[in-house]
Amino acid sequence: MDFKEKVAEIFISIETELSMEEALQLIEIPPSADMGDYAVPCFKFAKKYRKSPAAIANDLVEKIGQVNEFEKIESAGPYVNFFVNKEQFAEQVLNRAFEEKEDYGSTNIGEGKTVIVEFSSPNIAKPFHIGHIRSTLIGNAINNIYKYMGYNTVAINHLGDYGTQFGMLISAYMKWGTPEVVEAIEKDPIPELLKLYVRYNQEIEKHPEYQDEARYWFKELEDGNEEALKLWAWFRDVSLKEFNRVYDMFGIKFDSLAGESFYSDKMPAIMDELKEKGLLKDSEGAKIVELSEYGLTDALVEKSDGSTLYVTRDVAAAKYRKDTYDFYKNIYVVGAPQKLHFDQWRKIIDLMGYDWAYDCVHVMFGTVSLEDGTLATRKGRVVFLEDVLNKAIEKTTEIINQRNPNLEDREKVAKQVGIGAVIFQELFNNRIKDYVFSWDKTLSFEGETGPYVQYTYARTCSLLRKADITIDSDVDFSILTNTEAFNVIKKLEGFKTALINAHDKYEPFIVTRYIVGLAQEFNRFYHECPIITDRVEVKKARLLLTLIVNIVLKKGMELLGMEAPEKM
RNA sequence: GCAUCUGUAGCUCAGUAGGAUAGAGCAGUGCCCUCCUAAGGCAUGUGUCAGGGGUUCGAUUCCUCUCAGGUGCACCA
Repeated sequence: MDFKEKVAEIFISIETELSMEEALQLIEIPPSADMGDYAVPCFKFAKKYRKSPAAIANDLVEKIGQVNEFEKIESAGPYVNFFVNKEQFAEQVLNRAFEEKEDYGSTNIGEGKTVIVEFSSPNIAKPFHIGHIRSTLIGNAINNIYKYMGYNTVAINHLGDYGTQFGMLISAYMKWGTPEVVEAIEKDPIPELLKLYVRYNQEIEKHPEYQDEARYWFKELEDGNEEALKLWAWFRDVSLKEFNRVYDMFGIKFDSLAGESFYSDKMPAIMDELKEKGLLKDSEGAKIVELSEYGLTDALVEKSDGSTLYVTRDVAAAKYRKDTYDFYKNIYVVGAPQKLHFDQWRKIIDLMGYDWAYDCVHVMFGTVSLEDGTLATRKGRVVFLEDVLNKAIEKTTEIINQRNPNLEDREKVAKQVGIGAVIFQELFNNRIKDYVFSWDKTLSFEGETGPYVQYTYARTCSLLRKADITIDSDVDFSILTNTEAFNVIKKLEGFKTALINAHDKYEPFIVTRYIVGLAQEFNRFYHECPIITDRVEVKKARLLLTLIVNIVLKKGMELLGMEAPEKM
C-alpha cells in the first residue's frame, strides 16, 4: 500500500461512511513541502458537524493520533496535513523501483486492448515540412505511452496518396515528363514533383481544360488504368524514400502505411450502407448527410461527378479498422483546423448505428506558423523538417567541439542531442497551443530543454560508471531523508501518475514536464550532496537513488521518442 | 453570420479534473569550477490570472456575457 492510500485508510477509519475512492479524491498535495506531503481539506465536513473546518481538522488530528507511517500529522487551519516518515517512504519507493527497473511506472491498464494511433500522414509528392512535426512527434509519443501502459498499439501512417492531385501529377507528367525530368525526380523527388504540381496549377488558368484532364486521369487511376497506376506507384515510392530519411532520424516506425488509396475500393460499400440506412440526401447534384440538427454543418459525402470525398474515405477507414483490429480506441493525431471534419465524421458513424463512434478520438493540436506568416509551400514559405534536424545537429556539433572536443562518438552524440532537442521542444507544451517556429528557440539548449535532461542523464551515467561497488536496495535509507534527496524521491514516486495522466489526456507534454522536473531535482541534489564519497554507506544509498533517476530519465525520454546519450 | 480554440510575469509557457502565500524557463543583475560533466547550481525583481456578472465557505480553475486573437464552415485533403 502506498502512502496516499494509507492516508485514505486512516480517514475512512474515522469517517466510516466514506468509500476508499471518495477518500482518495479528497486528498491533495499541499502547495509547499513544509505544509506536509498529503493534505485533506475539511470544508466538506463543516455541514455535518456544524463546526468550523478548522475545528474539525483539530478534532481529526486528535482522533488519528500517532501513525507509524507518518512522522507528523497536524492541522493547519482547515487542513489536516500528513508528513510521511521519510525513511519509510524512501525505502518503499526505491525498493519498488529497484525491483521493477525498466518497467518502473508501467501499468497493465491496457491489457488485452488494441489502440490505433494514426499520425504523421504526410502527402505524397509534397514536402515533409515543419508543419508535419506536430502530428509526427505527438503521435509517436502517444503510441509509445499507450504501449507502456499495456495496450497493444497499431501505429498507422495514413498517407495522403490519393485524390485529384494525383490526376494533376499524372497529367503533368504525361505532358512534360521528358527523360531529364525523370532523372531529376529520381534524384530529388519531392521538389521536382512539386514543380510539376505547381506548374500544372498555374497552367490551368490558361488552359481550363487541364482541370478536366486531371479529373480524367484520377478517374483512370481509380479504374485501374495500368499506366496511371504505374506512375502513381512510382511517385509514392520515391516520396516514401524521402519521408523515411526523416522517420529514421527520429527513430519512428509504423505498423501500417495504409493511406487513403488503401480504402479506395471500400467506398462503394460505404455509400450503399449510407443509402440503405436512409442517411443520404441529394443536394445540388451531390450527396450529403444532413447534420444541422446536431449543431454541425451538413457533410458532403459524394461529389456531383460521383467521386467520393475525405469524410467518406475516413468513414470507410474507421469501419475497416474496427473490423480488422477491433480497437478499444481509434486515435487520430490531426491538427485542430480539422475539428469540424472529425465531428461530422464521428456523427455520421454514430448515425450509421455504430456505438464505437465514440471510441474514435481526434487528438488535435495547434497550428505552426512562420515568423513571416503561415506556411505556404507554393510561395516558398516552407521549412523542411530535415533541415531543422540537420541544423540542430550542426549546432550541437559546435557546442561539443567547444566544450568537450575529446568526446568519443561525437557524431552520434550530436545527432542524439540535436534531434532530442527538437523532439523535446515540440513536446514541451500543451498540444492545443499555436506557435511560431523560431530557429532561436529550436536551437536553444539551456534551461528547460532536451539537452538539459540528456545532460543530467549523462551525469547519472558518469556517476554510475565511477561506482566501484555493486548497487542494490540494501542501503541505509535514513541517509536519503534530507531535503534534496527526499525531493528527488518524491518526484520519482510521481512517475506513474504522470504517465497515467498523459495517457488519459493524450498529452505527451505531461511526461516532458515530468522528466525536466526530475532532472531539476536531481541536479539540486547533485550539487548539494557528494555522491562518490569515502563513506561507503552514504555512497551506496546515494548511488541507488542515482540509479533510479537514471532509469526513469531514460524511460521518460524513450517514451517521448528521444535517445539518451551516456556521455556528452 | 454560425461554430470552435486561445487570452496567466518583458518573452515562452505550467498551474495536479474549485482550495492554503499563483509557479518554471528565457531575458537582466550578482555569486559558485584546486570540488563526482558549468549544456550545471545558488541568489534577486515582476502579476487588475483579458474584462463584467453569477454559482460557492472558497474561482486562475465551473456557468454566462463582453472584448481581443487564431481556426473552420459544400464538390481539396
